[in-house]
Amino acid sequence: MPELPEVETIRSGLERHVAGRTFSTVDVLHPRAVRRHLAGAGDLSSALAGRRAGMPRRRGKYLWLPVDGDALLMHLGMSGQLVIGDPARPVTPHVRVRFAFADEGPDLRFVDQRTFGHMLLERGGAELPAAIAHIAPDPLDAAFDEARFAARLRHRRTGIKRALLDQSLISGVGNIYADEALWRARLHWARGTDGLRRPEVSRLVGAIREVFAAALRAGGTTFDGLYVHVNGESGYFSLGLAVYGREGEPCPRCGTAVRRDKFMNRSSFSCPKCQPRPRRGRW
DNA sequence: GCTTGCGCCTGAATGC
DNA sequence: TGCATTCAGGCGCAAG
Repeated sequence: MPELPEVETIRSGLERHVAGRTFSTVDVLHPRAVRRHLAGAGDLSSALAGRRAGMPRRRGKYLWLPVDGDALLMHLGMSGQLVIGDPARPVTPHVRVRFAFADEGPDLRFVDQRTFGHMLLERGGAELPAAIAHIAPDPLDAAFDEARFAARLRHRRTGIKRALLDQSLISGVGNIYADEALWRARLHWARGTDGLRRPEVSRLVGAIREVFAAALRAGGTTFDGLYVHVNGESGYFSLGLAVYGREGEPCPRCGTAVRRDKFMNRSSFSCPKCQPRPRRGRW
């Protein structure tokens, strides 16, 4: 699924191919794609027609396109893609929303197999949509404040991985990158947030930044010419993951077999030697 | 206010 | 072979 590095690549693609262009028609092909736009699909379509897209912005895994003072807010969910291409090409089955432009140039399509993604238009939300005001800055954002993050973390009574996945504390980190960052920082996922020392928090934030930077470098997205086409899987594939999905394989640092634990109805991967389990863990 | 668990959804992988 | 079940994931919401 698209994580922060992929979303950032898409944002820059929208900047290049969509910013400054005027919408002509917006077709919502699946109602679930706009389920959070409470006024309905018709309202979203008519509100956008004839209006000009501004410079796309991002917070965590959310993207928004300012439209005058309003915001077209988008989240790609698990399987969402934004594709730009020839408007005459066939509409494939998983296209949920299609945006055509007044210049009759390449159109923008929101493609999403599993429909976890969504979009909505928020009136007056261009600066920071209220719908995502609770989302914290991500560690690549200039607004990210490590001291504040550390202080909030210590006041929590939960495990570190649960906290990393809580977008109101720190944004942009999903299950895969959480495991990779914890491995780099040599922290076990069940470590209690209240027992973390300040240097450990710094190490963790540094590790998250490294993982994001590596994913950006790896080009988790293919992005050529007119096409902004995000393949959710390709990023991880080329990144070379240390622990995620590698149960039983050797830890790249010490060779110990990677362990898999059940966590929040999903999995956590870690190295039993580099990331020792705490005596009193939280999860 | 904070923490935890569920439901949403579909395609791939696995089990019988 | 074919059908049924499980799993993966982020997020909003409701319950504790």
